[in-house]
Amino acid sequence: MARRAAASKTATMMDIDARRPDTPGATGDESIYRGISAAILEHRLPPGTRLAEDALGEIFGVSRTVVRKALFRLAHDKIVEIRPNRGAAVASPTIGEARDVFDTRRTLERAVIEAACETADRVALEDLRRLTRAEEAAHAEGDRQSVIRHSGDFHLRLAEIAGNAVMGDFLRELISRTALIIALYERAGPAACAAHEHMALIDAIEDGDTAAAVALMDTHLNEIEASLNLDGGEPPVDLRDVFAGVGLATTPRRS
Amino acid sequence: MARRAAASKTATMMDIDARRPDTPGATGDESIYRGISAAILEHRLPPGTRLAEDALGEIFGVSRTVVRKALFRLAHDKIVEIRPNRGAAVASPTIGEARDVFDTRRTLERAVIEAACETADRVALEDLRRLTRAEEAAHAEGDRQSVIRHSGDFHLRLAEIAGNAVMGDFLRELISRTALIIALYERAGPAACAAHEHMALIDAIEDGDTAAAVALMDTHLNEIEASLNLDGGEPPVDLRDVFAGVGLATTPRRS
DNA sequence: TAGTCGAAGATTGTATACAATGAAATTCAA
DNA sequence: TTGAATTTCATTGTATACAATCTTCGACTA
Repeated sequence: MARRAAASKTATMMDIDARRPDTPGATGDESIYRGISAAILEHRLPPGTRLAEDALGEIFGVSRTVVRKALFRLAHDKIVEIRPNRGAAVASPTIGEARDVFDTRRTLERAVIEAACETADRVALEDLRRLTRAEEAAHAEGDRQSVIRHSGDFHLRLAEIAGNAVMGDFLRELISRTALIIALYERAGPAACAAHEHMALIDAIEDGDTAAAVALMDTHLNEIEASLNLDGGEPPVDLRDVFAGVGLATTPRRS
Repeated sequence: MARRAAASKTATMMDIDARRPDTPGATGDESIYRGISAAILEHRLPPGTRLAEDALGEIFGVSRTVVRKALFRLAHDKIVEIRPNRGAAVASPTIGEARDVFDTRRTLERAVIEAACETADRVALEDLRRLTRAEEAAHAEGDRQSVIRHSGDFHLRLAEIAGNAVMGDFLRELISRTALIIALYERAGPAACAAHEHMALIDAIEDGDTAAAVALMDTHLNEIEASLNLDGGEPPVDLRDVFAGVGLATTPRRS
């Protein structure tokens, strides 16, 4: 509840926090990649926000070379869109893309759950419960950013338990894209807390009830999708484009 | 049967054919990306082959900037491995990674087949048959590279028919990695022709027999995996590393 | 002779400079 | 005043130069 000062104002890249090195060991483009990624995933940078190379370089204290590298990585992750000669922007997934992402997530997460039911040991289950408790706590405190992060970590940890790194990588990408989709298509009302669904999932895994676990995961993802504004007409993306750069300084600061 | 002149000699990057622009409209790093990608997928560049930036730049007539961009894209596709400060090389997937790739392919292709059974129309089926006939022809001619390409196109077209672009993108990556895995773990004997399995698959889709189609796809992928050398001890990758740079000129040509 | 330390060479990582492209603003005409 | 064309500016794309790192070759020592 602290840092969102100007909610009605158009967001700029200044919402990226370059000074907090999310991962200390990171080198080269890694820190800027993570910085932008986190900013997008935690809804500090809304879809459509332009990401100018010079400005980012100044913020992160590196040259455009490194910025471009990070930007292209993000583009491959589909959370940044790069149009040749026209720069990068936070991606604005369409409704169709959103549906495809959820479909693919259901497909992969079903497989993950099935595997996890066989591979999960006591330590894994305890770790999942720890993550879910953290998610509950964040929800109770109204810390939306932490909720997003912990929820993603839960699903990622599940994939890790399942023991398939390829699925894990794909799922990481899908979870990122889901966060972006939620930012775009979230309904006005406050999102329901999904943590108790995670808890039920853990119980089913512990019981070795694969069918129940799969069903719970399906329901979980369906409810998330159903909570979004995916039926409606044109996507908000066009509106954003239309109103882009209204009260927005092109460069955040001119030294 | 024409171009493989020196089979026993260590492959170098000269096997990349830079002059044939696989896609004429390609611009910037796209052509070099496709060039290297095709060379790897068609087994002209075996796993472990070093990919020096300067040499590639000279071959393709661009600066290292563009080469690096292409290389990092390939690294994200997992068909090139980049170790910091130590350069890029054609990736050498481990046995475990190979298993994960096949598992994930089975998961995704099952979903693709299920969807395709509902969405495939007459045109789509005819297109699939055309691709499979081309695959058969290439197999008959002993053109392994075309077989690989056509087989991949078949699975990709299937994903396209299924209508989920996200799954399609993932599958494209998995198909690429599969080609690399086959290059590494292929048994000595000549691979069986998979084209007739593709034909059976098409028939099942046409009949609307989803269960049969899914089963056929499962069998198909299982047979490919079973035809590989995935049980054994240490992967050939280490051997390659050991013998790397034995009779191999560091730079292909020094003008 | 084998092993280790050190220096030279080669290769990658990053920054900067220039070229090309797209966006915006000003001018001119209707 | 509105519209279009041209000029101007900003931003991206590419090449090159320099710095950092790793590898390799050679000399020296035990």
